[in-house]
Amino acid sequence: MGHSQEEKALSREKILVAASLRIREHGLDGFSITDVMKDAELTHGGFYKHFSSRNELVAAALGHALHGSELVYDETSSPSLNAIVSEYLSTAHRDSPGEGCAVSALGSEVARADEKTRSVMAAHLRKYQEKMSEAIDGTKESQLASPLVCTMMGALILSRLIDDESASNNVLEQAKTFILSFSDSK
Amino acid sequence: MGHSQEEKALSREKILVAASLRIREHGLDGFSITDVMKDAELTHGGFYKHFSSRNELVAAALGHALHGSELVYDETSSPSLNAIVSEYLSTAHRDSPGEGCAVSALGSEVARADEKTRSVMAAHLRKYQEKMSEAIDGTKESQLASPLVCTMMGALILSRLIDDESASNNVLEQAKTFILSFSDSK
DNA sequence: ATTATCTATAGATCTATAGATAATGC
DNA sequence: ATTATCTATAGATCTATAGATAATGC
Repeated sequence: MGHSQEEKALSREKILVAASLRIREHGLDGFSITDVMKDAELTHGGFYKHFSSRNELVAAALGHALHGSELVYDETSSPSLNAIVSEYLSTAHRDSPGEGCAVSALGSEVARADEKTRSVMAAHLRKYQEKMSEAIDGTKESQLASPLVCTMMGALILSRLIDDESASNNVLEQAKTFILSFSDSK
Repeated sequence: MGHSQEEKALSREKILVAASLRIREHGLDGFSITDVMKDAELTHGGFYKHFSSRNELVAAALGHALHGSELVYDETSSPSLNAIVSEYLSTAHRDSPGEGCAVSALGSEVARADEKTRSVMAAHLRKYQEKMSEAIDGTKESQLASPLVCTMMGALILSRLIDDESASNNVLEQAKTFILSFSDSK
């Protein structure tokens, strides 16, 4: 039952990691505080020393998830479109929503979430759109970037809704080929 | 407290209409049986004479919602791509998820729903993909249909996540222009 | 006699709080 | 003295069931 400030920070991080995985796997409503605290190897009673409400955890966990899945693209200063799209539209990403893009895992339900959670998502999308514009045609005024980001996210979401595996793979493959056809013509 | 067979069928329909609206507005977990029954002007106790469980209602309500939003395109035998896309990517559709496309309203969470609910969605997508292939280039072997459907749904989902209205409008507009550029070149 | 709907409620679950415990940190 | 975590629980909510009521339909 120890508790230095350092340990507290570590506990908070463990709670966030657990929650960011759970929201992507089971949705914003798909877990209880007890679940998350168990994952973080704590008991539920201590939760409110870290977050003032369940909703605050959800907002923070969404931020954590979005930031985490961004790192992949942050490693190189200017990642190739091919690298971004191939990983995003891979079967591995489709089959592991818990560690993947939170926009596709939670998009439709964040639209109905509380103000704080929605604004975390909105801020992320502003940054992401800029990054994609650069990757697609090197300018921030692209008319292509926005529709192609939509294609990418839409394809991942649809691929997770199709029960026939080869049909699902086709959605990913065709979207990938389609998107990359725009980088060749540059 | 009347109850002919005819009245029962009408009650069931009212429950389905209420539930199909509620799931699109508030998500698969965003309502209680009491809520839906109140909307249908009934009391919660009678629910289980119509559905054997909450999950069965969710699956049936999703089917109802998907079928309902399909009707728009079924009226003419071969609707123009322009008509489909303009309505789908309208601000009116963005702002009324309760009466709109259930795929974009519920896409990310249906992927995590139970078997029955997922299969209702999967069956719908198979039919929809064929319809869009015809609308886009008159053949069912189009390589364009699938990516463009992804663009359309992705755009609507993203437009609902962006808090700045003009930025949200831009996502819809750019996606619309983008998609329609493929029908002109036919 | 059957049954569609009603009222009432059992049982489960979940958020948030209260109070105890044991370590930190001035 | 403060506080991070623990155990215990109050209060709210929600699914599903039980039993009463009043109409249908053989």
